Amino acid sequence: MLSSSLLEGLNPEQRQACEITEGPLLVLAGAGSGKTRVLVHRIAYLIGACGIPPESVLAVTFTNKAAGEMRERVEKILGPEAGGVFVSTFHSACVRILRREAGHLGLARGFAIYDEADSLAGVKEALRRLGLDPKLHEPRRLRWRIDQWKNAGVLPAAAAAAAGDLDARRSAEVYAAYQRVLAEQNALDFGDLILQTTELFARFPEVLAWYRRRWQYVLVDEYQDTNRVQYRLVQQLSAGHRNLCVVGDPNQSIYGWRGADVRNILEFSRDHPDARVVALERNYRSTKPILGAASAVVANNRGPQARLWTEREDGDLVEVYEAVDDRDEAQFVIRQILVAAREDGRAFGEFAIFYRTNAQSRPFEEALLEHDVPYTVVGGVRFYERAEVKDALAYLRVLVNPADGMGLRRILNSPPRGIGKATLERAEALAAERGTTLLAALREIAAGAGGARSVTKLREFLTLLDELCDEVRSLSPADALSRLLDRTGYLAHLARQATPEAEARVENLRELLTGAEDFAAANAGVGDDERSVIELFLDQVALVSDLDAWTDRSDRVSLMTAHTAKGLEFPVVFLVGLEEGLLPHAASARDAVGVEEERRLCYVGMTRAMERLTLTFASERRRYGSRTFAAPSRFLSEIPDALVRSGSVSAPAPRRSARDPGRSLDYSLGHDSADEAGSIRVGLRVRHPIFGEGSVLAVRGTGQACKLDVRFDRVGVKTVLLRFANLEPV
DNA sequence: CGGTAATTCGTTTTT
DNA sequence: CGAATTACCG
Repeated sequence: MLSSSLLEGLNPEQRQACEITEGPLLVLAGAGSGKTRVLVHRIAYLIGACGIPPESVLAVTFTNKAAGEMRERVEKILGPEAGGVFVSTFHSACVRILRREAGHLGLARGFAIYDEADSLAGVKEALRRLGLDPKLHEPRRLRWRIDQWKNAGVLPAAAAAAAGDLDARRSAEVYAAYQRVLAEQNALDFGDLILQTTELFARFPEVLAWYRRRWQYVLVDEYQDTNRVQYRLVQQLSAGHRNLCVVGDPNQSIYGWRGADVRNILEFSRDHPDARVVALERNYRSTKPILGAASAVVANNRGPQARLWTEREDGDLVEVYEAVDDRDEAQFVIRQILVAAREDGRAFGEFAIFYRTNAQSRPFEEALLEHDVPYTVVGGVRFYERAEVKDALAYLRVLVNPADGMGLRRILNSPPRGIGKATLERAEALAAERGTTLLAALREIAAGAGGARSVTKLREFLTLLDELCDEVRSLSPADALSRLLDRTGYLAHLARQATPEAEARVENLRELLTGAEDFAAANAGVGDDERSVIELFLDQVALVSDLDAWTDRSDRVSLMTAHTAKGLEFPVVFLVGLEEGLLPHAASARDAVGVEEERRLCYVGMTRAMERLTLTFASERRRYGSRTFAAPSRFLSEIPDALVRSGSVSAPAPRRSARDPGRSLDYSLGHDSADEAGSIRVGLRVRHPIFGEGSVLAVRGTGQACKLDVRFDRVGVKTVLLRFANLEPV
């Protein structure tokens, strides 16, 4: 294939980022500058033009969605030849490596991957063993601390060595005990996936050498979000050949709280003195006002700023809406959506609502439901974290890895089968005493004499487990799940309840089965002889996020946090809740570093917008039951006035109707008093002499041209000219 | 032991 | 305010 055709359509900088194939390369890719495009074309160029075998290329991303997209787009250019490229997330890549090399680390191949809940339970178990009171030593805090250590690449011994005060020493002890718990249960938590891989490479150079030889070209996406262990991993893999290309944008570093270290990207050139640097500064996504507003906000952070430019001259000003409260905020946004859908013929899929915290989605969901607008919430309570889904998967987990204590705990008595707390505690004590797994302890109790009810029940459970193990092993994930839900009586138990909640759970399990079927279909033949399809399925569910399942749907409004929105784009964006304490969030706004990250988050949210950006804030908000009041976010005042239109807050007073001044609308209704004659708020109830009563959906234009969209109770939505309509307030 | 009632609890963002 | 743990009774 001709190299020129592979790089066709790229601008000079993008092209450069593809053509510098050898040695370290830093690509500073501003928002909307075609970063993915560069990564895709670079891979295609390496293979198609330079003759690099696809198997020699490793591309690492943070989300499965990004990995999938990249793989797909490379294949589109190169065809099936591209199949050999290894495109993966950090976590999936490490799982692949660890499964293969498990023996080196003393792990069994079927090790479990513990999620946050399992990990928290592990911390509690560690506390129990150390005789520490969980009331005094908050498990959540400790878990977080351990996670930070792992993100920083610190093992228990190092944590203990560096511990200054008593609290740190104790935390390090818990860390060590927690690691022992994981080891006994043949499990790794999320942080371990990366950390243990770097340990593997550090301790077994010959293993590292193999991977280095295999991956001669390494690409890393979203490099500004890498933490120290990920940095170390990337260094290990690329240290030999040094063909390392990292792509990122310091302005979009928003995961510092999770251990990401923006220095990784800022100091790339220091780490690699011979590194080449390419800056992509042309934005292809947003109009000038949007890009200008976003850039102005982020310019308040210290440090040098990349300057982005766009040729999209035209475009609406950024709109700012002051809502009375969170309900009003939601109503405003939904009405704006309805108007734009109708007036501009936009599909619902063109709209996105971004917020700081997941809890903010509720009023929007209510308003969307009220107006029959289809929507999807991305994130929040994740599907695979629902109790019933976790239960079902826990059965599979235990069948695959009998040492999985957390999984076993989950299923031991769900559905309820007469094995309660007492039996569990007895088994746990026995397991600790003998140094065996929980399952082995349970077996020992069951083998013992005595016909106590609980022991009989336990025997029944263990028999069931053994039978299931035989029956299910060779089945597909979906068949296996279906069989065990039936055989364990799990479904029957739910059906017996006959409540709406139970019904919803059954529905979720059905969805899980569908997901399992899809997985098997998509991975037909992939199940190698080493690992069953069930095991591969379990890996996948442990590593997918909600975003990965989100597909571009043209018919639904998308709701998500600004964090989740990174990497996406929408024609019309609403960034809501721009209040002090929320964005910037109070928990992050203590120090300058925290505020700067919040500011970048705001920047990320704003730069997702292609054509229209609306920012909203509410002066009053219901939060955990009670009212809270907040000032507008400082970020709002950082946007130049010239780029803002706040017209939707209030409509400037039109001429009073000379004919009937008294009966026409009193413009002082509404909440603001400072400017002009007052306002007509969206949501206001009005009466029209002919159409009757209705509520204002939207206010467009000003002065003589001010038009209202009103949904009349009797005749539906009409657009009226305020000047002529003779509206009365109701 | 199981289920329900009462109370406590915390509330940022998540691969 | 809602989830999630705990208390208590059948």
